[in-house]
Amino acid sequence: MPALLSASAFALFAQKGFDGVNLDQIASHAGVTKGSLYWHFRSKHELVKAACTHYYRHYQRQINEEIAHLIDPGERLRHTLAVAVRTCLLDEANRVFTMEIFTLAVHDPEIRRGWQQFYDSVRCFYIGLVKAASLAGAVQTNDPEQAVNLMLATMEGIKLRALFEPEICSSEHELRVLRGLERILGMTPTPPIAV
Amino acid sequence: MPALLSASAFALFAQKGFDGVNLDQIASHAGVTKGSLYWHFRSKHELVKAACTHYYRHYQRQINEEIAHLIDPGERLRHTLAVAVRTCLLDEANRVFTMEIFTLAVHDPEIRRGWQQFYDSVRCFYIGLVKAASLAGAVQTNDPEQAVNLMLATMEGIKLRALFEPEICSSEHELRVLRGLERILGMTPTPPIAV
DNA sequence: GAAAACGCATACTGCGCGGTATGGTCGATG
DNA sequence: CATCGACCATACCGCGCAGTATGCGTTTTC
Repeated sequence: MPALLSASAFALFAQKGFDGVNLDQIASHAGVTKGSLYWHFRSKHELVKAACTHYYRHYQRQINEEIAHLIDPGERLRHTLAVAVRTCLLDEANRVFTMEIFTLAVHDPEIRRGWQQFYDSVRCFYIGLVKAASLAGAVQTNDPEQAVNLMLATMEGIKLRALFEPEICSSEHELRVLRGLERILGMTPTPPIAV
Repeated sequence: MPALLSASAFALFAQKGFDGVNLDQIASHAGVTKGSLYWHFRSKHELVKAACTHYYRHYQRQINEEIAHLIDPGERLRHTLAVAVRTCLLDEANRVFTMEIFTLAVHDPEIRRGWQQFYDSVRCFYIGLVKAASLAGAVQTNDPEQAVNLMLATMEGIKLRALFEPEICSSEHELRVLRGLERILGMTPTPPIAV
């Protein structure tokens, strides 16, 4: 039941924002009442943290599954980017939730540390991909870490643009954005692969 | 007095967030009371919009002043970027306020439209700079609009990173970020200029 | 100089919602 | 079968705060 409540919290937070949802709604969404909710969580803040953890786990599992079947380092990197871009442009819940986290993180050190940790693991993951792809000759960068940092920043920015310009959430723009990220990473241009 | 209240609202919002500040505090900051505040603004929402307008105006005036004395198109672009990067990394109030706007814009169409309009004007401004610099030979891009879009996305992402990694707010990182943005725009590398 | 309009302060209301107090049900334990 | 604790529902509290009612001094208008 705690897991179900976390999932409900995430779903509602990612739809209406932290301040747009009250505890009654979350409990109701999980099929229980507020009294039960407070048996598992001490406060709304605890529930927010639980929703964050839910998000982190979900994200990392998804990205691992997506490239589990690929062996070629270049393809692994390329496919990871493609999935990430698609998520940025199409997964509105993701966009909304991360925006909420960011704003909260500004004023809440605990939430901020959680996101820092998550983001570090994502960065390490990408650096590993880039280094492997570099050895395989699919990438030409003299500073993988710097390139990944720049690319990740761009990706976050893309998410913001998607928020304000729904028209860029098309497959045409998807490709263009992907090309941009690949250029930032120093990837050697190759024909697109199916996603 | 409305202008003073807008400025107070902006200052406090940019420090504690929209939900971290109440109307009494804003009125007090402006040296009046809530009764007076409601004489000039019909609701807290109106005040938020006023704070946004305050921000838009301030931003555009500042950027225009910064490059007013420059004539060479390449230098104009380079200096604009330098100032923008410095703002992203050092101006914490700016970061906090824009984050707040973004989160609000997700759920509020009116705020969203306001930001879209502002962002469009910023984009046009940059495209103009890039095209001029391109004619002057300081930039090599076949698609200025696309390049500016990517660069602006990266800049927003940098702001986010600055939020979570205070250590990148150093002059060393500032230069590195600047180089990254210039590369995205396709600028021909030249020795740095004093800011 | 009366009256209207403006600009502000004081005091109050209403309510949404986070949090609590309490009691009921059901399975495990001995 | 008595008891204890995990799990959940109902009902309630209280507080922060957006928004309102009202009144008072000062300026403008004719």
